[in-house]
Amino acid sequence: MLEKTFDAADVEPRIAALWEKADAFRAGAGAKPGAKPFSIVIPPPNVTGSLHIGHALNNTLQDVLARFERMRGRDVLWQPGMDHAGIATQMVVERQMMERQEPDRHKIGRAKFVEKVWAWKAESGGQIINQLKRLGASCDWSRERFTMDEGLSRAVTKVFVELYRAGLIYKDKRLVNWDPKLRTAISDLEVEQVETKGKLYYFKYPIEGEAGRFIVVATTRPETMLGDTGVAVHPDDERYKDLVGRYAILPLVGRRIRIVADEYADPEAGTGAVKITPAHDFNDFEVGKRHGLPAINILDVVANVSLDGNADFVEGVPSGEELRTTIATLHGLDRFSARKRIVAMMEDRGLVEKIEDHVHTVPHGDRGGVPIEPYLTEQWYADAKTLAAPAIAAVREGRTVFVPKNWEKTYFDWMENIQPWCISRQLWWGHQIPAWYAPDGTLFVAATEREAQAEADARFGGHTPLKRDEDVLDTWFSSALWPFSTLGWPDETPELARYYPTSVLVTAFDIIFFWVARMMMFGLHFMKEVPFRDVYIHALVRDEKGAKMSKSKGNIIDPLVLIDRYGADAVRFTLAAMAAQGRDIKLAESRVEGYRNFATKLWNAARFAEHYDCRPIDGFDPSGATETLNRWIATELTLATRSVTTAIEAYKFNEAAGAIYRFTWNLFCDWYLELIKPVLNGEASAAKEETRATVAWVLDRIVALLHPFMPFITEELWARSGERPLLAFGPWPDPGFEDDVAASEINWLIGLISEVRSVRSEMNVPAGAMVPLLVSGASADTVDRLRKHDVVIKRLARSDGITLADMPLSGAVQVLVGEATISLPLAGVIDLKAEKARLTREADKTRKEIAKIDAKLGNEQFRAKAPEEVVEEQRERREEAEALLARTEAALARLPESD
RNA sequence: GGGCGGUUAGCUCAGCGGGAGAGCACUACGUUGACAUCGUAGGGGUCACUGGUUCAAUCCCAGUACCGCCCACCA
Repeated sequence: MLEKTFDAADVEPRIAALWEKADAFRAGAGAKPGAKPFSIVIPPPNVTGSLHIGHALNNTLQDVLARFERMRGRDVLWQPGMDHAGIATQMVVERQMMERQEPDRHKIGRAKFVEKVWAWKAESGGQIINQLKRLGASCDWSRERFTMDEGLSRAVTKVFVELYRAGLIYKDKRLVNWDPKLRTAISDLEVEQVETKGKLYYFKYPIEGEAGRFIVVATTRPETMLGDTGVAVHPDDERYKDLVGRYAILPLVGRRIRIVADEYADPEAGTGAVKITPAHDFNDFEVGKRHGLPAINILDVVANVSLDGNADFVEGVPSGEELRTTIATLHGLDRFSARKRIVAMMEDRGLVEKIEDHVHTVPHGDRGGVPIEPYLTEQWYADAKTLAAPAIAAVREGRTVFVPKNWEKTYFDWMENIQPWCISRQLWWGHQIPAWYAPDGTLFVAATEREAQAEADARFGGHTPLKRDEDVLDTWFSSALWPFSTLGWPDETPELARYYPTSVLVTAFDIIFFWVARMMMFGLHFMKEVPFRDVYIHALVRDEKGAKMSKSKGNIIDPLVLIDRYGADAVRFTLAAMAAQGRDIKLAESRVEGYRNFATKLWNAARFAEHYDCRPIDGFDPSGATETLNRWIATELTLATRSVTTAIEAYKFNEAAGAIYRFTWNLFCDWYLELIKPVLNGEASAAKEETRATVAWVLDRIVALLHPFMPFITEELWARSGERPLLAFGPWPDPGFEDDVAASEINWLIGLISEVRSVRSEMNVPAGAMVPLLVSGASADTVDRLRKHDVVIKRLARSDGITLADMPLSGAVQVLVGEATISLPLAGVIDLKAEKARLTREADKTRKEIAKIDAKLGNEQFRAKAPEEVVEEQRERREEAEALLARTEAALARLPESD
């Protein structure tokens, strides 16, 4: 016996245990012999992560695909795992240490700290895996991988070494985005532009040898002036022409700085003269290079001003009282305090021309949240430009296809303008770079220390002490290998041969650059083949204002709360139903509630089947059914099956969800189950047996079609209706037969009942009142149908008798169905005025409709140019409308005069 | 500055060259032995605006307004 309502909290864990026990998601489980592989690698969530709504969407869609293909008999591998998330994880552990008032990482040292991170991972990392299981994700959990696993680390090392040897990874000293809070370099992608209200300061720099003359520069970053080594003006700028090649004296410092002509200077911006600080600005760095201006770094790793003992800073500067004061005042100040002090010092000297309010964007580190500094350091880079070429070609040639297609433009735009990828990070948690330095700085890159040592010893002829590079790799470096490293690469495993390239990658657009592009580059380089055939880019789930959800904004919808409240099936169905291509999802909880109700509806349909003892019959084939209702519902199921299947194949998840929803609720429950009640409540008969079998048969297929979206309730219902293999293994329903005759008969029946109900309701006939139906003008076919469905019409239209009449009943309410007119004698019951109004309204509506069609048909151009079937359709519609109008007018005429 | 997307019922969203849709909310009636997490019926939209293409535009094109996102840059 099925319980009165579906209790998700009770069923979900039980079903999950069932799957686990059956090892249902293991790669190849349930696959047909000779099955084609279908593989997906999960976008690995951060080990620090907790399931947010974006994960819920992302994994629901992957699971729909995985379950769909598994049911179809494909050999499915959904490869799960997690990302070590270098910066995020290191921050979490450091914060925890701080809260516990333990000594910080610098005190305990690298080895101890890394050990602590591993301990943290073992203890509290990876909660998200269990959360994904709660969602119902059918990953092959036995194959779970972690980017810092031994195997994956081996892959990372191999990739680094090979790319280094191929010249595609190199060291370079240039400006990087430096996060002073995290004390590490970060890549361009990890920088966020934040609009900030600031000031624009106009500083006067004295011209050398011409007392009282200044060149005025505008800057938003006064503190960097200490590192100025030039002033640039546009070569065509008449105002400054005579100053080019001469020198200004840098205030507070006394350094001679050259005035150069450079296209970079924009005569329209500021004063047209711009100070050049090569060590602290990307553009200035380039200008400096062009003109041979030195780059003087005046900040330390935490972005405090560093002047004392800074040889570059004082080089060539005559040491005097002013310089000593400057150093004493500013050295060691953080950059923001230094800014204020410098402005004050400049003001004291009368060198501030003006200060304006200024809104500009300031680059911030996406993790640390503080402004980043362009900072001159030596880092490791990957030659992204070279690696990108095959990745661009692969998409151009359609070897990898983006869905929706328009994301390919985004991909190309970025790939074609790709910059060197800074891959080193000054962190401790991550893959340490396999590079060692001899005392003289000679570099040895090798897979192991032993190999590096051997190389070094050979080179120097004797034992050479080596020191390993301290840096670790960008987390995305290991993520980029995910589609093949998780399959066992660099070993030539059977899984690698079978499941690479993967079938589809499902992800949100915000990591196309971070991840998709880099997997393409590395996959093509090392596997000589694209990592995935399709890339399905889904929406971002946003808050009600359309903003990205984030912890800091506090606008998060927690999927786990939704799961607790409505069940995983309802949450999944909601996300799938809203996953229309190319549009973001603004989630409303009421939708989840609505789909929870849908689950309840399905549950009750199953209770109906149970109540009437409808059991699946082996080998039942509805094409042999004799009952029109059964042939009709089987026909509708065929259409629904086809819609669901083609929609999933095309990644149109919302269409698939909508098709099965409508069939289940609006056809199967609302009509079919109501229409067959008389049969099921009647005497034992062949028709009754056939109907019972059909109910069970259709319900089984509904449950199957719904399984990719609502795996828990469907698996439960499947198990409850008979001993058989798990639904997770299918079968996926094939479209069955179609019977147009049955379909048109039942559609007529539905139309008739709806019309009668509608009129009754408008006439305020009490729901319990039985009203006879007098049918006139009916064709022979209609008479047959009326006889055939007599019982059900009476039941659903609340009538105590259907009789044929020659003429519509005068003074009765008239319903027009097809060619027939049905009279409802409601003389005493109804409001004649209301009825007259109703018919008049209907006639007006029909007249408008006719007028509209006439306008079209009367148009010669339309008849000449529109496709024939469209013209024909309009003619038919006109005929129908015309007939309807005639009968409506007749009904009106028969109405007795009221008042 | 460049690019992308959006504007459809009170709300959240589908749809789309030829008859405006769903869920929720709302109104009326209803416990007819699957289901009140329900049933039946109903109200509600000049499909942002302006032009154009077309026999025909909510849908295609161009422009405008507003909203949002991405990229680059800002002296």
